[in-house]
This record gives sequence, structure tokens and C-alpha cells, in this order.
Amino acid sequence: MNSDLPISRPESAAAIRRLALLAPLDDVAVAALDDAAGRRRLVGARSELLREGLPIHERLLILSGWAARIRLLPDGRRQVMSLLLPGELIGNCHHRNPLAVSTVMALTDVDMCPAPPAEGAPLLGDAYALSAALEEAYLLAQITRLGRLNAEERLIDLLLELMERLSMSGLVSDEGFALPLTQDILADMTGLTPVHVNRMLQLLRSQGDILLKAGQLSFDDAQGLARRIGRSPVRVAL
Amino acid sequence: MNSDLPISRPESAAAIRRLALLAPLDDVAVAALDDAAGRRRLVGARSELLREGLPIHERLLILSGWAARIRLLPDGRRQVMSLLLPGELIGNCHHRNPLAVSTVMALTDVDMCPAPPAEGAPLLGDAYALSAALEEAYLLAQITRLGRLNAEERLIDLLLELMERLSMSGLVSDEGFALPLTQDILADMTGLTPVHVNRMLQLLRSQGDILLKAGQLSFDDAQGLARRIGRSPVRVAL
DNA sequence: CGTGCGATTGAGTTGGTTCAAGGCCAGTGG
DNA sequence: CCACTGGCCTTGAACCAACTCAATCGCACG
Repeated sequence: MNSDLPISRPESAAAIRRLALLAPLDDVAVAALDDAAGRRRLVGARSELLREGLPIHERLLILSGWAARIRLLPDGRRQVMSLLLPGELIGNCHHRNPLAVSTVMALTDVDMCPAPPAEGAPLLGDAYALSAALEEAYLLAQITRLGRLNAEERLIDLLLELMERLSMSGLVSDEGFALPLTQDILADMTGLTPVHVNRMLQLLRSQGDILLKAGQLSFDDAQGLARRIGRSPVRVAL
Repeated sequence: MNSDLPISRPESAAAIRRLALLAPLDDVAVAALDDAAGRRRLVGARSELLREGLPIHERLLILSGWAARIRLLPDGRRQVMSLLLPGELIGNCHHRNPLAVSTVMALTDVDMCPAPPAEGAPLLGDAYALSAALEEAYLLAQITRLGRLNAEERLIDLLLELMERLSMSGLVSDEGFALPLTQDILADMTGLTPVHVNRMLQLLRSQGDILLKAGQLSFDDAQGLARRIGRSPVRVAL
């Protein structure tokens, strides 16, 4: 869908593809995005994009790379609340003087740009609203994952969700998709220890459920896996 | 604060107090709320206010009583994603044709009304936006609770959060506050088993941390407890 | 005086943690 | 070209927080 958008900067293709899927972007919107991509910024892995408690100045759009919303407890425990993928937004708030409620950290090198204001292009506003709704839905998914799934189910559910989200920006192919997460991050995301994540990944590999090598992940039978853990795709609107 | 608002229906006092705390409501806004409270509806405990996957028709405002956003897994496991308290909103969406992403169920008898549209009263819109931001912040809090806190910490953190939220609507007094939750619900909220919730509550009681009797909860030293588990109040704006 | 829901208690079990060591590999500097 | 370093992944063994199963209690309600 929208494979022939008038884009001059291929770096922004994935992001534009996702937003165009959320709302039928017109040329004005695409031009605004393409233009914003011109003011793009590259930040290295591990750099902080936002710090919990500090003011949010602008809405950012991730063009490529992965980031994470993280909370650090005083004693060093760490929780990843959510992952931020290409085409997703950082600081998508609708109120005055917003403060960041979590720290955002780049997990890989991240290419991002200011999200163009929705005023000029109402369809962009629709896309932002849907994106926010999806973000909330995925937070809820994270809650049930942590609250009621066991270790194996948590990993399967998370990996399936990532495939679902990445396919929105066209980043999933027949060979699966790039998974640039360390087992430490997976552990902080799933509320497990790195050691146990390792063992569970081994298990999934040995069961033939997943194929994970060199940061590339694919499923043997994604449908079957989803059924096995009772997962259904996220829907937030008709 | 705002103890002398021109309210004709005392049932809505708690809700109006909360919204007035989020944005400095003018007479127009208060009148709209007071009017909406006239169209209020009473639903019994256990009734479903919203069903996951079905369309959301209107924004609802809880006047009194508690509800919960719940997800039910195919095999019967249940997760409470969040609690909904007086003055909080149900179905606070900003996009077209929204679908409910979780079931909402009344935990007690609930008194609610349609939330007056923000068009006529911009300050109401501000309050709604802030309320949505707070809701997201509390979802994040729920995630870290489930992901990185142990059973004792989860309960303390949750109970402190409830006090924090209830005090916004003036429902906390020197004697503490009403906690109309069964241990089963607490278990589904904290990702524990009812049996273990019971034991942890016993522990907290025996340590003198909490006083819980006949559905009334109070803390011996809320500040100290918060410090002990490294909890700080939620802030989403200046 | 049942009846049923919620809270409580006991005892055995287990999924996941902890601690500790070692392996693999890419990058770096001598 | 090779030794050294630091991330990250892997493995083993002991341990424990929370679960499971099962029974009992208390109480409000009809």
C-alpha cells in the first residue's frame, strides 16, 4: 500500500509507510513528512532521547532504529515499559507543559526527525491519534504479559507483537525481521532475568518455534504460535 | 480546594473536585458537568460497562464507585490492567470509530454520566487531556509494578497509588479511605494469587505498615512506606 | 439454619532467580 | 599478526518467592 508515494528521502520510507497505513495521507501530509525528514537527526545507541521528569519540547518521529521507554528504580532494577519502532512517535502528548513520564533511550543508532505539526495536515493528526491509541493498546498488552503470562508465553507474545508492529512499516519479509535487542533488554522488557531469557530462547529454538540467528528472527508458524498462547492481533479502530 | 463550587448535585462532588484540580474550571465547565450529572446512570457491581472489541460510543465520567479495565485470557486467567475511580474517565479517546481495547467492569455499584463534550468548555478539554495523560502514567506505573517489584512492594505501591489518586477527588481523610476491593481483584491487579495477596496483607498488617479493616485502609506512615519502596508521586505536567 | 462468598491457614511443589564460571567474537592496539 | 579487552551469550547447581491444592473459618443474607 502506498508503495509509490512521492518521497525524496528513502530513509523515511518505513516511517511514512506506517503513518500512511494509519490514515490515508494526502500529498500535503506526505510532503510535510518528507520535508521534516530533511531535518533529521542521528543519535547513537545508548543515548537518552528523553529523561523522566523533564519537559517534553517536541513530538519526534522515529525514521529508523529502535528505542525504549525505560524506568530505573533507585536500587538499579530496570523496567522497559515499551519499545519504540520506526514510524512510531515519541512525546505524543495533547496537554500543556507535558513532562516525560519515562526515560527514552536509543537501543540502536536512531534516525529521527521532528514530527510535522498536524495543523497544516489534518490527516496527519488522525495518524497521530491512531498512533497514540495503538501505543496505549500495546501498553495494555505489556501489562497482561507481565501480569499473567509465564516466561515462555511472555517471549512468544512479545516477539509476535514486534512482528505485528514492524510489518506496519514494511520491515518484515519472508526471512523474518531484524531483532536488534540484547537478551538483557529482553529481560528488562519481560520482567525476567537475562539468564532465564536465554534459557527460554534456547527452548523456543529447540522446539522449532523460532529461528533466531545474527539478530534476525523468523517464526516457523506464527499463526500456530499465536493460537497456542491465545494471542490475537491488536485492533483499536474499525 | 474549590470547596464552594456552585454544584446542585452532591453526588458529583468528588468527580468535579478532581477535574477542577486538573484544570481551573470556569462556571461554564462546572455548569456543564453539573448538568451532565443530571443524566446520570447507576449500574450494579459486576456489570460490564464496555466490552473489549466493541465500539466506544461515548466518553463516560465516573461520579462514584470503582470500576476496572480487565482482560480475560482464553484459559480463564484474568488481568486487571487498571482501576477506574471517581472523577476518572472511561473511553477517553481522540480518534475516529474507537474500539474498546479492554473490558470495563464495575467493581462496586457505579454512578456515572456522559462526560460533557469539551467543545463548549475548552477548560474541560484541558482537564480531559490531563486525565488521559495521568491514565497513561498510571499504566506505566502498573507495568513497573508487575515487571520489577516483588509481592510486598507491589501491594504497597498499589495502595499508595490509590491513596494518591483518591485524594485528588477528596476521598481521603485522616482515617484513610474506603478500599472496596476483594483480595481476588487485588490479586488480578498485582499479578499474584489470591492466597499470596492474603499472606502479604497479613504481613503488612503485622508489620504495622497498614491498617485494613472493614474495607477501610490507612497507613501508619505513608511517606516512610513510599521511601522504603522507592516510590515517588506521579507528575505529568508542571 | 443453611448457603455462599470472601478471607484465612497449612504443607508440598515449582518456575524462575542467584551466583559463578566459561565461551564466543569483534574491535583495538602493540 | 596476535594478544587483550569488553560485550554478550551460554551453562550448571543451589535456592527461594510465589504457586497449588485443599481445608477451614466467619459472616451476611435469605
